[in-house]
Amino acid sequence: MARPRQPLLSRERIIEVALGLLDTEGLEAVSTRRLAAELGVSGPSLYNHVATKDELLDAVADTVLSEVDLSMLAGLGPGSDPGWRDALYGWAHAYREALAAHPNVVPVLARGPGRRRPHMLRMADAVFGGLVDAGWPRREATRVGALMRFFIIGSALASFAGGFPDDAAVYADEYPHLDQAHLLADRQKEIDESAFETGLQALLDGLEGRFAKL
Amino acid sequence: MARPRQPLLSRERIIEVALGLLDTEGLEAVSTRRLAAELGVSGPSLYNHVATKDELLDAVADTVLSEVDLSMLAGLGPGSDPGWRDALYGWAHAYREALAAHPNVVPVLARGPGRRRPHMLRMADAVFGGLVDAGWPRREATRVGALMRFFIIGSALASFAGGFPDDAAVYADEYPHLDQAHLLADRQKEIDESAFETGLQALLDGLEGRFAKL
DNA sequence: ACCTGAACACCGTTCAAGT
DNA sequence: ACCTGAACACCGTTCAAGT
Repeated sequence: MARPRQPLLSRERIIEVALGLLDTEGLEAVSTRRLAAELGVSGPSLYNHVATKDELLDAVADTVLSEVDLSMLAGLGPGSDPGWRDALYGWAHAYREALAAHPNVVPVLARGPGRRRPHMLRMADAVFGGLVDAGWPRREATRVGALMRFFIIGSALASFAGGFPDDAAVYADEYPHLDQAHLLADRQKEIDESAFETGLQALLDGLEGRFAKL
Repeated sequence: MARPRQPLLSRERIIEVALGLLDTEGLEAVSTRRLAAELGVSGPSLYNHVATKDELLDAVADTVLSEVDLSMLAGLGPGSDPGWRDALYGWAHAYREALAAHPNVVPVLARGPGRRRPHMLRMADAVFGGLVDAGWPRREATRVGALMRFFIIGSALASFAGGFPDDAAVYADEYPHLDQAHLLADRQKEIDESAFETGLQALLDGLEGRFAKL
């Protein structure tokens, strides 16, 4: 074949198909050769559009982050209603839902410091800016943004990776308090969601107390 | 060589050396062949002691979890002092410190549902049991254990993987609120720790409010 | 039972060659 | 500029062969 006059590939298409493959078959399936096959092209062709596989995975993760709605963080003011609490609440849910829609990106996020994730920065900027606009001191706003991220991505990760074995026998003798734990597998999703909601409210309650004392 | 009368390998020694290699050189360095070389043995030998590489990594992760002190969760009662708040606080710090001592296990934890992680279960059992002993309803205790895990492992993951690029130029125009962000790289550790502490206190404050209303 | 070397089916990536 | 096939240095894992 060699070079066609109309390029067969584009960075966007590679990222899009990689995300699809990641979603449907998991991280293991995303090899450069398999991805190339999916794109109807030979393996090394990808390297005309992407520097390394790691960079590609970062771009895929960043695409998912781009789906997170941040509009609720704009236009906050010292006494605005709804205020920062509602904005953080809405953002937390939007973020979690984006990750829930693409659970297999969570291990990608966990792989290491992303070299370039523009939408991650866009998000950090929006959260920090919103908190400062609402009256949080910069130093505190940095912390609050970080701790919210801890909770949100932790909930995505634990939901993805934190499953209990599905086998009742495992628990019988060894973990007396977990005698019902095999039932957890079924209820996992419900538990993850209610734990997320409960934790988020507790966190926001605690932050309101802290804000009141500033 | 073939089989020596004294086995060259044991499951324990493999896990121990794998953890050392993971700590010092990162997850990429932990290949079966590299690990075997480190153990003075040929690649396939490992398979006499370990089913697959994934199972080995799970065992390594579980070893780290075994270092988490859980003693503060025992002996709680309805009115005991210190109570569940202090116990959760102590456990959260112990858990976080174990992960901080072995940051490269975090991506392993994120890889997927661990097939067999006995110490993970031991920990879930201790937390759930402690909360129930202290007077939390079982249903709520499940949630609280989960949401605490979300926050703790999220903070370990975000600290490990959440670095900002170290280059001031990245932020200049594009992220107006992040004009100081290149300074964050230096202060990353300090920020992670204060965000963890602040978030943990907020979470526990919120949970105290919830407990009071039960 | 526990180790070995050889072998299989894969990887990510480089590179000269083609248009 | 953008694709190709061949090649390099790796993988995880299986397996027959050795003691």
